[in-house]
Amino acid sequence: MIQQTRKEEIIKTAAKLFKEKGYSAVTMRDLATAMGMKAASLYNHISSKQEILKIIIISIAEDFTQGIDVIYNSESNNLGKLSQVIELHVKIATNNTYGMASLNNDWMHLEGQLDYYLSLRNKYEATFLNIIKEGIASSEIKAVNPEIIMFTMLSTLRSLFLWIPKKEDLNANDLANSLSRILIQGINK
Amino acid sequence: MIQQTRKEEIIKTAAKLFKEKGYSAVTMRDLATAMGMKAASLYNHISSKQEILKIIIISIAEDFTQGIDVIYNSESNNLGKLSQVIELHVKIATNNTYGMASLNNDWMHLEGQLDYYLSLRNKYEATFLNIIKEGIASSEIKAVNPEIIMFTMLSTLRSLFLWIPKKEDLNANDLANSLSRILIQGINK
DNA sequence: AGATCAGACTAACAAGTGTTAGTTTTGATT
DNA sequence: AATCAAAACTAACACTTGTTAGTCTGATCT
Repeated sequence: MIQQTRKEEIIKTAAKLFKEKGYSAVTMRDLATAMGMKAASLYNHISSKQEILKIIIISIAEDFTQGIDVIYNSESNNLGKLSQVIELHVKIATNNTYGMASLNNDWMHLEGQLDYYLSLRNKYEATFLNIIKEGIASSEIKAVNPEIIMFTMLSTLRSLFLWIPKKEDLNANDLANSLSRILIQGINK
Repeated sequence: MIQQTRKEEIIKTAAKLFKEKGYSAVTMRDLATAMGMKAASLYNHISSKQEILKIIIISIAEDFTQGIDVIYNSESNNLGKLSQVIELHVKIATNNTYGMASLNNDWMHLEGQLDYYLSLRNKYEATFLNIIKEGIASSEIKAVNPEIIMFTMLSTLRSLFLWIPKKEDLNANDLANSLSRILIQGINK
């Protein structure tokens, strides 16, 4: 199993197509054409369309859940942790623009792993919310409804995959810094 | 043509299903079942699946484009205009949670009206960007990259439809106010 | 009562769906 | 040159898709 680059190519191509049209609208024949082969040949590498979606989504979801745990248990103060969460999102979205689209838009089409995915997402959001609540408790963060704060940040971070491709001149660090400024400091002078 | 409530029912039901699974994954038989009828009967009221999507998306997109034009031409200062844009989104998303999902996720499946939709969206974003740029020029707004500011706000506002249904205790005014505080003033103390 | 007609129905279509079975090609290793 | 596995192919399957044609039902209007 050294050279599984063909399978990875298929998954990468699939993710690209899924981003453009969504999982349901992409057929195995579409994917095959994009790969320069016939649909039946795909099955020498993958076991089903569903498996492709699973691989794309679950690996990213695990990255997020694991990433925020490390941040939560780090030594920073809570505003620092939020900045790290922003960096985490920017990093994953930059490295995996296509996969992020599936994670956001096609998770409901997971069949066998839907419950697992949802448990990862719930865990992630619970930890995120804890950071915000602890930041309010320690007077680092304004006492606004913490769920609305999380919603604002998470909506922005989850949409990154839509905007990053349009702004290739912007490097990941600059983007993360600008986002931290805006999301944490606000925009008014 | 007084009583076209049946057609409206179909569109409303379709929007609900589109939100759950996306346009492509919803079949006319799914929609018919949800309406308590057979698929063929739908065609007594609508001409195609595509027409349903068009009606859902275009009407909302026009509301937004028209709404932001009124705001842009109003007398407020630019931070005030941004607050009004937030209110506009909260209002439309509250009244049309299902349709907003299609607008966000299924616009690329528009066939005849894709170009028109994109022109509306471009116009909307250009006006939004103008408000921010003018706010920076008049020193109301921090001199951060205006596109990143717009991206942050727009990502949050476009995701409202995902969160509003979960928080029915929150009324539209409170939500708009909290969002204005967070998006404009930031979250740090 | 008879006519009208919106709106439901059944039946069927052509095209497209994911997937399997079996076969041939390819290209590296013996 | 022979071998062999990886990976392509053709052909076909059972099922689902959006949609059309034609028919029946039941309420409303004259």
